[in-house]
Amino acid sequence: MFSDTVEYALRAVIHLAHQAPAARTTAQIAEATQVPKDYLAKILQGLAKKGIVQTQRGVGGGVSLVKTPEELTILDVVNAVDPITRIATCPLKLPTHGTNLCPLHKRMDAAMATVEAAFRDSTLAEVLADPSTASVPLCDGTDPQPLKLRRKA
Amino acid sequence: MFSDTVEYALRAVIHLAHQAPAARTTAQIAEATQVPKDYLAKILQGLAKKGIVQTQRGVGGGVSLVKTPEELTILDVVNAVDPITRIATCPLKLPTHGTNLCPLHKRMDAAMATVEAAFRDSTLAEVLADPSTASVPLCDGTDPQPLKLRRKA
DNA sequence: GAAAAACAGGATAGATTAGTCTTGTTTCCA
DNA sequence: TGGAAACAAGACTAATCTATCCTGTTTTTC
Repeated sequence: MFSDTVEYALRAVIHLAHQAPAARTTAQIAEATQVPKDYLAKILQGLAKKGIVQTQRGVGGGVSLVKTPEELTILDVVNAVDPITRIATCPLKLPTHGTNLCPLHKRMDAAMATVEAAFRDSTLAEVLADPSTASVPLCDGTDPQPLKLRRKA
Repeated sequence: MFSDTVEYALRAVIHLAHQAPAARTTAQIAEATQVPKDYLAKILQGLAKKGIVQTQRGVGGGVSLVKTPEELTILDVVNAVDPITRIATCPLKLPTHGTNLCPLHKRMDAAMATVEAAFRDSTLAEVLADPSTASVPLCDGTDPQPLKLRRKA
């Protein structure tokens, strides 16, 4: 239901939040989060354009969060890479409906609203502080592994 | 967040539920739901393979629901065309996590769970009986209009 | 049994997503 | 100032999704 890009972006920012306010290189993030390095670079560029992260070139540079983990929500990240677009008007543009949603689209929109709300209520800090099970969201890892490998293999 | 295919499939079965237990031709459904006819045909084939609808060739034939609108949920339809796959194990396969989800994936899975639950609780009959706003989910229409037209146009 | 209605299925094409690779540019530091 | 570290950006490929078209097959009806 969520794109690979969303999954990757969330892993990256969670990792950055865990290190905040220090910067990490794209290669470091890629290894820790097991995301293909070159693809992650593109995603991080997108996050930079949206003001979620900032980058610093050169030796000792890297990527870091613009805001603190307390100020940044999962929804901010999701909307930066693959926005949750609510159903505002009838997709069939039926004149008799106007801006009212039919019962079907009302339910679909309501479902998206619950996701939106859940994501808006989760700050990165809160995710990191979650006391359940493994306390650290993403820990060690071996090498980057594309999600696609799951499918036809 | 939901694919075009899911949207189209839901429109089609809602339309069929509204006509139930009568059959409608693919062309009739396509026009009523404003879904591209040939693409809808493929989606309906998929729904037939999953046992959601049944088809009848020849004059007077068409597509109809296998179950009654009371027995069929939105989730049944969604899962037939584009399944909501819950996160069962850590996508990073971290050995230290085992089958436990990290806080991030727990939240993502929880979001999907709410959608799953909402869709499981909505039968087609219930959607049709919704007293709010326009009572009929999908009514008249002009001609099929691909969702894609919204984007670059 | 022929014609028409209707679905079945394959081929194809365009758009988007996912992923890789190469080159360029900025920045730090010795 | 030169080299290495690191991001920036574009080209390119593969897979998937969306969509269209064409031919075949089944079924009903006259």
